[in-house]
Amino acid sequence: MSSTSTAATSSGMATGNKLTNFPVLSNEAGWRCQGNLWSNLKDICNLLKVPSPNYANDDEVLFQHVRFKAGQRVHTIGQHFESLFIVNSGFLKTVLVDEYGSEQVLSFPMKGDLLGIDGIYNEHHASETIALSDCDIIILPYKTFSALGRIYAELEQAMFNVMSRELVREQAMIGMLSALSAEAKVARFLTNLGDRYGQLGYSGKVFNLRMTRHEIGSYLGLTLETVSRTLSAFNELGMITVDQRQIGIIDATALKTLRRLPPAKSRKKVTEQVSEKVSAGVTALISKNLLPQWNKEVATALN
Amino acid sequence: MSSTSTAATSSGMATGNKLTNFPVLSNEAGWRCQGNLWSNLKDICNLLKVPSPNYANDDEVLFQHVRFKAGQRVHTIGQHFESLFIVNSGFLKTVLVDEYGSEQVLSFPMKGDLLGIDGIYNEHHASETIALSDCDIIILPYKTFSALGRIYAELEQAMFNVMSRELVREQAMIGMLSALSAEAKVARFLTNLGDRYGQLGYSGKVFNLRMTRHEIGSYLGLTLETVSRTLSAFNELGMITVDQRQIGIIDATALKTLRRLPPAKSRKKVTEQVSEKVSAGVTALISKNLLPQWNKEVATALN
DNA sequence: CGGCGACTTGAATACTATCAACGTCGGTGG
DNA sequence: CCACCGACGTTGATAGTATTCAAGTCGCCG
Repeated sequence: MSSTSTAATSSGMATGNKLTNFPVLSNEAGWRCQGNLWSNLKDICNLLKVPSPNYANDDEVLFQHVRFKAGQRVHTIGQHFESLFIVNSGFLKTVLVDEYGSEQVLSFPMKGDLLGIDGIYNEHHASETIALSDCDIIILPYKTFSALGRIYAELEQAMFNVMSRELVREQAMIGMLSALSAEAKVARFLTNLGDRYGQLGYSGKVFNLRMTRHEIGSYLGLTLETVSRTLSAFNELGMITVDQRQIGIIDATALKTLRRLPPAKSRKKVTEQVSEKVSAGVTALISKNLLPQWNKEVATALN
Repeated sequence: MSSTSTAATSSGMATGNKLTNFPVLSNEAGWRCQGNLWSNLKDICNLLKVPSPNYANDDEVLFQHVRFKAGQRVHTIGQHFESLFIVNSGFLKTVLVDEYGSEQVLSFPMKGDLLGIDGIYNEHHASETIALSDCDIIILPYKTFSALGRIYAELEQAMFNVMSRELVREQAMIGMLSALSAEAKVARFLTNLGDRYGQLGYSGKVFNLRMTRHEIGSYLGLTLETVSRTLSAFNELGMITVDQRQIGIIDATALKTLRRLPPAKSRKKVTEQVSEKVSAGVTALISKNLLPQWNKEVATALN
């Protein structure tokens, strides 16, 4: 392939990238092309976790990488849609901005996630994506990509699959937002994040949050104080450890089973304490009044 | 069945389709084919509001209609994915069902909406769609449809557009769920519904809710009581009229501008009443303590 | 060191859910 | 025909949860 140098460019990046002769791109989001890597179709398929047919090894078609520094925008709201993006490394957030400038976080993309789908409809991006850390992003010019789709049926099918997957993910998000309590939201957020880190080969038990409490709160429909309090509570209860943005998952099952009250009708005061032997974490939650009374029954059932 | 007779095909289309003998369909959702209408590609494109190229008039490829009675399921959760669906007439709801059987409403599809996209990924439906009224649904067998897409590039592009549009819609939903107050949610729900009715040629000012308060609440992440109370309040304030499920929009702009508190810091008691001349509706809301104090400033600004 | 942004924690408030009682409408069967 | 019933809807009182406001801490960077 034609990707010339490629230099060192470890995670440190930006050391000596004056490697000149690339076409210098720039766009409304204000980024410039400093990329020096290229990926073929097979790489793309691997990243998206879709089967990569043989032909995909074809190095005739290459897609350029671009590096973003933390805080930079990959695309902005209203920007004309030209490309999809795949995250090769790094962490980002996609946000909606309402009429008064406040951000609504929609997702926290990381390696393997596809960005920019919302721009296909009506040719303009509906959201914006911002790097939370230094990132390596692969640019998929939409015209090129959809032309390829017409050649390789499997690729096209893969695109439909990815879009459908994204839709299902958002549906689950809607369900969670409107049906779960604050504690349950935070608990699920942590387990989901752990799972995703796990799938990427990192530890799913100990990891760093790449986002602020404020961003988590925006994502979950909570205030940053509520997020902070909930993390503190989980910590005191021994379900997790919290050290700044370093999270350690201790009682994963307790986190996963934390829920909101089903339309149950059992509801007494939390005065009379629990004496039965129940899962330590849940018991503690009850004693701290963090869970409504009905959960006591769930806890006992879990024994 | 061999529905032969196509009888009165009302809204045009499918007059001269050589309908031979159809296979009698039936599936996990329990519906049977009672359809006796067929649509061609052009009809489909019109319904989806995407440009319909000339070739689409081709009556070689026809898609069957199926009728559902209120309460019937078009597809269920977990059902094997085989077809997409387009609503030709009628009203429905799509729901998620959590581990404990409670429903989470995701959308209220009506004419022109595409159903079943969530099934593409992993071959199984993630949600279920239930008819709220008698419906006429067009079946798009996915294999057939995607094969057509490979022939007609525009059709394929249209599919991407529709899926992207759906994604954007869900993103907006997420933003609304996590950032708006109960009143604002209900207000937006009404205006959105009005807009959709308007686009279909009905009145956007006076219309019938096809769903229960409970379903609205589920959709908006509220209880049915809150929905009821909010409608009553809007009614008393002269912003809408409410007669059972008949809604009349009176002050559309007031509904559209109703919001949740931006991180403003002005927050006094609602004791000292407003004397300035402000929009009647908003003033009334303030006096009824339905809006927090900061909105008073918004109201005055609107003068 | 000062300052700023991120985070934590507490106290008071506001919002929405919950529980409960009642009203309405439409169907069904005595 | 009317009484009854069930599903839906309204309204009030109360309780619980999350937000808001307000300090104050911690870590980082110029």
